[in-house]
Amino acid sequence: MATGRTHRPASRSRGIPEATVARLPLYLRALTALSERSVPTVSSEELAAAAGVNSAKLRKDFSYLGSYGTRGVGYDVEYLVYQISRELGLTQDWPVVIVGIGNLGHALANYGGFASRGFRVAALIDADPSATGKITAGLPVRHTDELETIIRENQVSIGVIATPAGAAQEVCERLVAAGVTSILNFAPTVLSVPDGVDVRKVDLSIELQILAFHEQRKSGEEALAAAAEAADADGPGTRGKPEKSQKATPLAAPAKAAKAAVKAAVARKTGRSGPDGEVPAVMPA
Amino acid sequence: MATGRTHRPASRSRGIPEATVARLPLYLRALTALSERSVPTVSSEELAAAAGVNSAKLRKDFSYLGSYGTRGVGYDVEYLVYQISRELGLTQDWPVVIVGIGNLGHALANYGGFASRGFRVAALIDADPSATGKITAGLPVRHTDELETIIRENQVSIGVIATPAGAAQEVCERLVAAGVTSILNFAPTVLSVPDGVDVRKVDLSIELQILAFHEQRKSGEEALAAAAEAADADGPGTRGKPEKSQKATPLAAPAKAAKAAVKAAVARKTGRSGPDGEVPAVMPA
DNA sequence: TACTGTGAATCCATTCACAGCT
DNA sequence: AGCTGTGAATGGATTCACAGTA
Repeated sequence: MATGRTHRPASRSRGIPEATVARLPLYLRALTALSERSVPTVSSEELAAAAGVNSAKLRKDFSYLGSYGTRGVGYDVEYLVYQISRELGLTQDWPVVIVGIGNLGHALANYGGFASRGFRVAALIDADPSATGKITAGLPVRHTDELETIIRENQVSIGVIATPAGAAQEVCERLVAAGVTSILNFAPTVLSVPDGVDVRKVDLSIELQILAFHEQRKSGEEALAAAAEAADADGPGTRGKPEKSQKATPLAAPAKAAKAAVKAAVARKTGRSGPDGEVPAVMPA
Repeated sequence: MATGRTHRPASRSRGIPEATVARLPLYLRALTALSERSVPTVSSEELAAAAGVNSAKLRKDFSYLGSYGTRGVGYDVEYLVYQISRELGLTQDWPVVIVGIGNLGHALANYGGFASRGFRVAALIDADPSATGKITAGLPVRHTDELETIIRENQVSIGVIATPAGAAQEVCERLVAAGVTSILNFAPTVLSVPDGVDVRKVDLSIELQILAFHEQRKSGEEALAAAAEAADADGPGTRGKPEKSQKATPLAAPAKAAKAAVKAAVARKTGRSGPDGEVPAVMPA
């Protein structure tokens, strides 16, 4: 029972580095666009620009797949599309199930980008009996009771979890028990899976938080910089509600006291600390 | 005009590595859960398990933030929640706009995980006049014409793009021109933004493709291994439609010929190559 | 001439292992 | 005794820069 890894540890499958694998879909997308415009060949420079990477990286990536280019010319678009598709396993069809047909599951069911890349939505599954039977994206929503049957009858090996966090682990276990070995998890939870099962996660709010981090220090150079620096090892008192404003003191007091002070301030406000709305959060001293 | 970077190059903002920043939201989520259960302290081991990472990594990550733990004891949960929130900039409110209220935009608008972490959806924007005015997630959908006004009036610095791929770049430019400096992009396109603007992307189908890659070589050991190996530098003829089946020949022919052969085969079938359904894809020889 | 393919150099991230503190 | 914090070691990923080739 490994605890929620994102993908297999580090074991570059058949010698292709994970970082490279993660970029192949990007190249594929750019190449498909070129293919539609009937562009016969591209240079590493052009393709890299279209995919949003630099050309050295792209060439190194491709070198792991083989020598698919022509020196002095570039890469044959159709040929590369085929090679990358094959490498990614997209020349075969992958039946997937989507579990949890709420807002997000609904959006996923209707997302065109799956079908066009070899992923076939075999079934939509939801636990709410009142939702079952409804036709969504051309498919009837089926009840969780049928999960195992559906997986087995359709030979599904990839499952998408779009349930609330609380249901995710159980759904995950049932999927795995029924034969699923790859899971795409949209629920904000860490999933535990046995070895041999791959989990990838997409957390919408995490991406925003990372942006907020960077955003903070763009506008932050103004009022925050001094405080942030002075606070280095303890924390800037209370920001946004500048109570004591002892920030100018260039860290002479022992960290211990500062830490305790901040802790107290935190305990006092305990503003937003709940993950999904209102929260008690009574801390025992 | 830098071409679509995912985040700022490598310039670890204020010394915190990007990889660490990307994990802070994970820790925060785990800590918030503990906080709700009124757990006062955690060890690095416990917290790491809850966040799905290993404890050495977690300790190293926290060491970039400062010395927030107590040796022999662990970390104070509330205190850490506060410190990480502050580091991520979540102690302030971030107004965001969502552009493109299709299936996905709708799901994003209703997603509870934003509001609970300091992100306030300031407005929903769509280009379709027939959609405007509709109340979605408690907000009226507004027309793209109002984009600039909305951004400025609400001091929005973070924008979420959930439009079709074709509209994304234009929307992006308008957002940036109006003052947005961080963009979360769900459209399957590379966005070009000026320096100083951060873009993060979420591509639902890319994650599935990465899973497919790994999935392929789980079941792949049976029929595919031989072909894949023999084909090493050229490609395995045509898989799934085994026309010539010359795979057993242990690569004696020059790669040139093999490459041409595969190219021809590809040209012949040109099965699925379109990105979003049907595709002409007429390739000039 | 114009490009790919790739060793070598560099940079970043992870892991190890233990000193240091409570 | 039990845990954090962190230098040092390792391993991956990116970039450089150029030899090789159509």
